[in-house]
Amino acid sequence: MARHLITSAIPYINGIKHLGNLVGSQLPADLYARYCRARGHEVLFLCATDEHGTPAELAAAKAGKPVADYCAEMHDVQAEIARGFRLSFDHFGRSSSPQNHRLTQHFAGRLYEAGLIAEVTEKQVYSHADARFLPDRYIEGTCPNCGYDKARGDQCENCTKQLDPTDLINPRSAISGSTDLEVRETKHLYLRQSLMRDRLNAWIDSKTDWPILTTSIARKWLNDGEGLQDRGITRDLDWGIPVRRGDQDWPGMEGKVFYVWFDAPIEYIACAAEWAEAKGLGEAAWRRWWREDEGAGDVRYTQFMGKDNVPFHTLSFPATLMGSGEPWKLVDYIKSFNYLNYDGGQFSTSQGRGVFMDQALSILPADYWRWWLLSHAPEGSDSEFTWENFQAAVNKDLADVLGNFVSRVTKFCAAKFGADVPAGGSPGQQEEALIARLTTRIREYEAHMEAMEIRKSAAALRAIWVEGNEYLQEAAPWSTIKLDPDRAAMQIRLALNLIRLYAVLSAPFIPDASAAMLAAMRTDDARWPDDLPAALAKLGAGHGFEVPEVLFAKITDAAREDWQARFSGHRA
RNA sequence: GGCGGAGUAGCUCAGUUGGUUAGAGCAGCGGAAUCAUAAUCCGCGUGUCGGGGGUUCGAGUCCCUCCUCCGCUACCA
Repeated sequence: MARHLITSAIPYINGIKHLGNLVGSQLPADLYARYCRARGHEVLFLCATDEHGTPAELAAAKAGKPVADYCAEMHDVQAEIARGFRLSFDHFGRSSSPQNHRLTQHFAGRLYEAGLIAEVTEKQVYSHADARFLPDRYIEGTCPNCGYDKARGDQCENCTKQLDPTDLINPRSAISGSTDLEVRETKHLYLRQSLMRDRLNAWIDSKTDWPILTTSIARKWLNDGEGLQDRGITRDLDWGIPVRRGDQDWPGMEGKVFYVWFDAPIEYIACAAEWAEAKGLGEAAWRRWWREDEGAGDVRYTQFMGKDNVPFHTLSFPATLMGSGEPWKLVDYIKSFNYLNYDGGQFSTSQGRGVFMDQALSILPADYWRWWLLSHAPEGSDSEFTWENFQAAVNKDLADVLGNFVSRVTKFCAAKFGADVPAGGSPGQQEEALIARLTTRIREYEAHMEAMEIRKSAAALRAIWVEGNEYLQEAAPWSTIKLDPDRAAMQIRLALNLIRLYAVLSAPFIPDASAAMLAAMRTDDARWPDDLPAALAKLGAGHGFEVPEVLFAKITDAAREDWQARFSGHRA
């Protein structure tokens, strides 16, 4: 038994996430966490909402609510949707938690003592009308290069030229439209990542088993141009973690907060502390997951995220942990994902394009989405969601191959042998051959799951389902029963046991259907089939079972066309 | 512009360090079966592996070049 610390990139508080966000971190992380638990490992699976920053403040203002209230409400909304998708977080925390306040301030203090914090006075644009400093992106104006009148302060969307806010002609606030702007001096803290470049480089070099997608992005930042740049870790905002050095004030930094990308990854740690508190456990309970000197030496830490998150997880956050001079647990493996596209374009939160998590659950149960998204996870490259593909894959895999298997076995048995597992007969060559094939396939499935090869895992699982139908086809109990009822009883007894086996193996992908299958077999024995022959003998003669409701109703053409039309435009 | 990723059967995608007739699922065609959600099982694949050039006994796989799509580019988070 091993100990697995698993974190999913934490979704931003602002709004409900779409399916692309889901498949890029939370869902695969959940699959892996469920699998690790099923194999008997000790797992701590954490996720949280990332709550600070300008967008949260603006969204709260738009909703006419105090930002703390807005975040609390949105956190509850996201938590409810996560439950809907059966994301099995041990704790779903908040980056605004007291624990994260303390830890973020703690790390800042340690980094300061280690000489890794620089105080930099810089010029930033202040908007009188908005009463706030404006991030570059929130300043609009005319591009000096191409004349586009909605260029942003960081880049012109029209000609893609990199800009500085002061380059813009007739700059205005993107929030209020006000032109009453002023360049002010303000002091900020910078994390001196450049001093840690060699250490980070060596660390990345040691990660020879990481995907190229992950290491190439890290190396780009480490070595591009003048190498890794120092990074601002504070902002002039109200909503956030006040800048302090541990429990001391930070002279000159009054009224400022840490930048979200400094405090957000620290929430991975704080979330463990929140978990311990919620469970009524002490400090040691979470520190044994995070401190090498307090029991985390045998922890394997895996992070899941979209590719856009990689720089922060390979560089900034490790720099924070290493720079503290304390033995915090560093990530062992980063599983990163490309993007899922929607019907020929991108999913877009800002444009409301695609299917959002709440909408998805309103039209179909979680298992449908889980199965399709995981079996098409954008691992090697960006992948494509189309309604036709979704309908075809879900109908075929879930309804026809798996669901129908459960129906044909339970209905046949109920009709011919009654409501109990039938007695009689003993396994022969066909059954031995089936067990041999299944053993091979289950070992393949395990290997793919352990390697976090998600699509391959799904394909392997599907092949295991198909074995059941193949066996029934050749065993043909509907024919056997006429000549040799004992043999037919043995065949159908084995098939009923296959249903239980499938419930166990499939649980990480489709937990609800798995539970329904176990319930129909009237068992709660979900132990992993390390010994397959024994696992296929769990339900003995006389054990009661039920014919379950149809596990997966098929998606009709009419329904698909309706959804296709409904989600083709922009979300209101 | 720079960096990175991708371009393989109608569709969604696999193809480890270059090695025999390029694979899987779906769709399609043919057959078997009739227990089951008209659900299953078996058989059937010549596709310019984006274009062109090169290295090699041999390239989807390496090199060069061109085309197309996408992402990132450090103050969105």
